[in-house]
Amino acid sequence: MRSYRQYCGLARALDVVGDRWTLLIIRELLIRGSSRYTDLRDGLPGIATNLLADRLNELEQAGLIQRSVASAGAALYELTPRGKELEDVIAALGRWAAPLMGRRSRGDAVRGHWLALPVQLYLADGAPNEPPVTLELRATGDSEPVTVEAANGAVRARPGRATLPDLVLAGPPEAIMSVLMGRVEIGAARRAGLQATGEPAVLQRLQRRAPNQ
Amino acid sequence: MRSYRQYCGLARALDVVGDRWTLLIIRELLIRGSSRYTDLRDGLPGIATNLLADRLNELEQAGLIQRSVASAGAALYELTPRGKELEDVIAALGRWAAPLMGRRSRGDAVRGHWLALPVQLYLADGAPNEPPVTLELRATGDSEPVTVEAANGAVRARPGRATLPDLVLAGPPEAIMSVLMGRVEIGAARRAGLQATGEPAVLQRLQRRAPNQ
DNA sequence: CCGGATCCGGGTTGATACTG
DNA sequence: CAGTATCAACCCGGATCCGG
Repeated sequence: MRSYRQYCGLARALDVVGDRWTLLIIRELLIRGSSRYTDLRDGLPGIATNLLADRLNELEQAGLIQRSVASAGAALYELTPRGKELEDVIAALGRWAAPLMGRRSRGDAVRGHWLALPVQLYLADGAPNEPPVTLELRATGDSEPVTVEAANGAVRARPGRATLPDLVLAGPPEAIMSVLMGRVEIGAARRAGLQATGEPAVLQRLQRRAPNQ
Repeated sequence: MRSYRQYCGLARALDVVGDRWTLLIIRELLIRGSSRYTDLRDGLPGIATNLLADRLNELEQAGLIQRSVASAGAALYELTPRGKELEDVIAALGRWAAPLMGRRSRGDAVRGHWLALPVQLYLADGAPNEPPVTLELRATGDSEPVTVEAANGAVRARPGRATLPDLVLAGPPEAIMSVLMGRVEIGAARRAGLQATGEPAVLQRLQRRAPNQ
């Protein structure tokens, strides 16, 4: 991207991350941790492969990602500490977007692991002294679930299956999203196609007191 | 901009504000409040006039800005409440950009009122019970200063001249920036070309306890 | 002068094909 | 698997023009 050539923090930030696709690449690396080229491409439906390669080079130049070589010779990409600091930016954008997440337009791509983003925004461990609990989220149309673990006051979300989850939420991603954000009760969400198997009380523990939107 | 067509909050947000220049236009409206077309163009050096017109239309469509007509028949643009909510996003980007604000490259445009952004990020009223104080910032190369007022625990920054400021900081914008961010003492900044006239203690009151960067 | 609209050249993006 | 190469379509920047 051409630089804005303005001595202003916002303009400087956008010179680095304002390009199309750039912040979405950071999103992928934040959620998945270190990733291979093909993983990134799968998590960024619609991106052209040459653009992904270009952006990865630019991000490496800018010091936001690091390229390493796995044992099998496959290239691996992961965020540097400086790149991880963009988490606050992405969180702010994600929070601002909450009112835009009502209904899913047909044709919109879905990836289960994207649910890790709202999890970090809207969930917290409300009972730090209780034993850990595990929640699994399964978006319809995606084979890869997200596992949410609450323990010692912290909530972590990661792509992948849980072993012995206390609660599993499966259904359309917008229904899962509504429940996570606290806009809908879990009972009402069943009518929107949500299936909940396990211990529903897990949700009470995880939901923040002040519901968002 | 083409939609990313992803059911993900970040992608939805970028569908609306991810276009080139869009967030910088929001910056202008946040700092200046309601603005005329020409004011916006002056505050966005480098923008093509047709792009500004296009973006203003898109932003109005998206419900982020509102067009009104002033008494003299001049068009006025201002943020809607929804548009103002982007302040958190811009703050996050501005904070992330702090390490990028070291030196000014030659050719970089400067506008004095852009200093209002770091003011909001790095200053606070540390003495709510004292009488109000006023600080004026004058960036070299720009005729329009910024006025900072601290009163009752709140700090406001607005473009324009102050009446009877308690302290005036004038000099290269990067020197003013360094002092605001707490990276440099006001004495050391004099060597970088900063002129301080008035009551330096004003700065102690305004600087946050934990210095940024 | 204000508030744009129009036109054009060049750079960026997107889709697909191809390669080590 | 991990990208390059190619090319058309679109977007951006700069200049010009135009009605109040």
